[in-house]
Amino acid sequence: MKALNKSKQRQAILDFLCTRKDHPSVEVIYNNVRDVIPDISLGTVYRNLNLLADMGTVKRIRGLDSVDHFDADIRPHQHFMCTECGRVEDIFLEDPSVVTAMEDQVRRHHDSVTGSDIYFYGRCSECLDKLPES
Amino acid sequence: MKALNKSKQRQAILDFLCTRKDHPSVEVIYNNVRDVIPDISLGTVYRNLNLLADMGTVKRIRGLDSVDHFDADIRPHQHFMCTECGRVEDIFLEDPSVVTAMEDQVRRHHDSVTGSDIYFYGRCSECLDKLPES
DNA sequence: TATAAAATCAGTAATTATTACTGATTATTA
DNA sequence: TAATAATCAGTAATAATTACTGATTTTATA
Repeated sequence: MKALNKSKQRQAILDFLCTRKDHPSVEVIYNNVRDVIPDISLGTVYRNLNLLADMGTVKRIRGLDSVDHFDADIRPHQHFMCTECGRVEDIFLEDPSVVTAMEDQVRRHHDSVTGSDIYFYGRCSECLDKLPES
Repeated sequence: MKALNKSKQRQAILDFLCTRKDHPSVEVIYNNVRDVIPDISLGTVYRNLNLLADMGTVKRIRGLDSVDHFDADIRPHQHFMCTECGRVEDIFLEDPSVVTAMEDQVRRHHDSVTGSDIYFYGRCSECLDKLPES
């Protein structure tokens, strides 16, 4: 897989994504990048996000809402998803060795284990405030 | 959330799902259930899978192919996804305590952690045979 | 059992998310 | 600078999913 050429559209998408920690959807990315490049098309946003994800420059996250979300932070980390509002937050485990230990466990039965994704579920603090009970 | 009434369509969907360990998609479920109930509609399959998933009777899995897959096995377990062919296999960790240990780590920063999903990625044995190198 | 109320259905239309296609433009290479 | 390749905007098409409607079935109750 060879490197991509430069394009201001792709750069603008990546620049925007780097400013966000909340794993925006394609729709959100599209709307925001249009502030910079008003005539960018939705197809271009999709195509470039897919290219960037294929290259490993960004990470695709499939949330609870069945639309793709993207993250420019590709350091190994996990995610917390609010089952109430769908918000996705980053989790950096204090002791990440448990993850590699798990992968090693799995590797005993599957020759090839190249990585893992871990999603934690619960209610985010904001939703807990809104609905203390139930 | 109250219990569902009985319906032969819903039962047929659930019966079929219980026979499968490969986390079929809605499309696959639909085609197979039609062997039993030829005039069942795709909308009914969707609606019932969503109802069953909401009740916790089945588990929804979002794979690499962005279509929903379903699993009638709701025991806590993990999944292995082949990055080559998309196949989803069950993983039962020999030492599942690492999962609860991780959840406890997360619970220090998020008051409410109700569960987690773990996906391992790699190539399944079948795809490894096909493409030993690369 | 008969009947009324509620749940569920099939069929289909509509919506939403995503991908594919086309000819024009832009970037890279030599 | 000219040739080649990559990328673009715009749009059409596809695929997945949900919503709606009036008919049917199931459940609860008398």
